[in-house]
Amino acid sequence: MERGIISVDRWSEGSQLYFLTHLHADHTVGLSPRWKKGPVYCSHISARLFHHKFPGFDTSLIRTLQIGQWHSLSLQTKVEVMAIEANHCPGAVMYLFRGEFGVTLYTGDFRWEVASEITQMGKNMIANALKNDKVDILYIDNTYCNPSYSFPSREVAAQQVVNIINSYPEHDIIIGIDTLGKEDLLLYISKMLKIKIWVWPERLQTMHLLGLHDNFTTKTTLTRVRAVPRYSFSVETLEGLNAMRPTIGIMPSGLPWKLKKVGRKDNSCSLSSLKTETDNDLHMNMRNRYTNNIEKHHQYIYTVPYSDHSCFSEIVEFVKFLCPNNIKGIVSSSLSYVDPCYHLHNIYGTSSLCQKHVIKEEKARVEGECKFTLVCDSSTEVKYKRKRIRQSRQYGACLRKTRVSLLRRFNRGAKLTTEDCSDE
DNA sequence: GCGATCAGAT
DNA sequence: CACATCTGATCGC
Repeated sequence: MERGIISVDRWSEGSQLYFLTHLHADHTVGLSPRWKKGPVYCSHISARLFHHKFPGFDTSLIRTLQIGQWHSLSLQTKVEVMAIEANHCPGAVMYLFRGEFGVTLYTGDFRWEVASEITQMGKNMIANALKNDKVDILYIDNTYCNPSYSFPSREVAAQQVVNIINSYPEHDIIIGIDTLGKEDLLLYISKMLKIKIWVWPERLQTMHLLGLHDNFTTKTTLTRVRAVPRYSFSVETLEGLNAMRPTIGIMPSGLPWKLKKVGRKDNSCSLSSLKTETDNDLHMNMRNRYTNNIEKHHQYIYTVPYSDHSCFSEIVEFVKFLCPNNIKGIVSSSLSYVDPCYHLHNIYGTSSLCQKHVIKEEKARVEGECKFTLVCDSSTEVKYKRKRIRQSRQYGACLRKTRVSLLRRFNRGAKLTTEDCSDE
């Protein structure tokens, strides 16, 4: 009854089959080179990148899925799965499951750019796959499921980046990226400016695995544009670089890039004003940000709303398209988390679905922990998490941070169980 | 000493 | 606000 059958982006507990949406680190916590709990399903591209991320991984456990095709899974009960392009990062897919339990769609992280060809293809695939069926449970990437998040297509944002670079013809440029993703942005820059982009050696290997051989280099002398790990992208970095050469930093992200207080004695720039902003100020910044699209946060730093997650209006479009019976968010990491349906009530009007979720949301606010039940059904883990939360509560001001990091780790991913399938 | 897990940072 | 990632501390073996 409680036994896990299918896990998506969830690796810590027992299951019969495991599915990976994409290879970003927060979706692979618990996966390791010595993995042997069971077969791992993923896209061809993820499979190609697998050994780079997990050297020595037992290849016989990897099962690749053709995108847009139903695959039968060998389980006691008949279950089929289809992978659909998620338009998030290379190899990222959504999973559509069909079985006795009905139809479940797990988006993983996804971008639903309505005008893009990939999205249109995905839409057709889903429509053809569903025929007259309806999605019973939609697990959705609700990272930006709030009306205040609105950004342009990545094509538009990429042009904004190029414009910034062109406006600094004599400057070096650094762009913050992750270990995977934003390749299209870099390619666009490379083609428009007819220059190579510097990346760090590991990242060049990834580029090669993705079949990108001509636009990237690890030789600094060849280019003034460098893509650097996002975590190394900071005010200090930029100030340090500017001590040597004029350099501009560009952060492509759906999130406003926020300055952190500098833990040193110098307060030469107005960092503190941003640090102490209230919620109202924050919303003001958000409005400004999205009317102007580009924001200069600092003497040397721009953020451009180039996002690999769907913005609110795209989430709305997606939900309207599917009209699922039930929606669950896969990201429940912040204190401001609300069930996706809370902001989607206009689609459903006063339907019972909406009511149910508003109640859930209310309960969540009261109990503080209701959201665990969205994706977690292992009672031991719930207890464990509650214990941790209780401990962290005692630290008052530390609570926010502690909860955020704890919740982040636990609340990505889902497990389908017979229990999950039969009720709700 | 090693891997897994966690806290805290960017 | 919370993206994805890394470093360093701690725990169990």
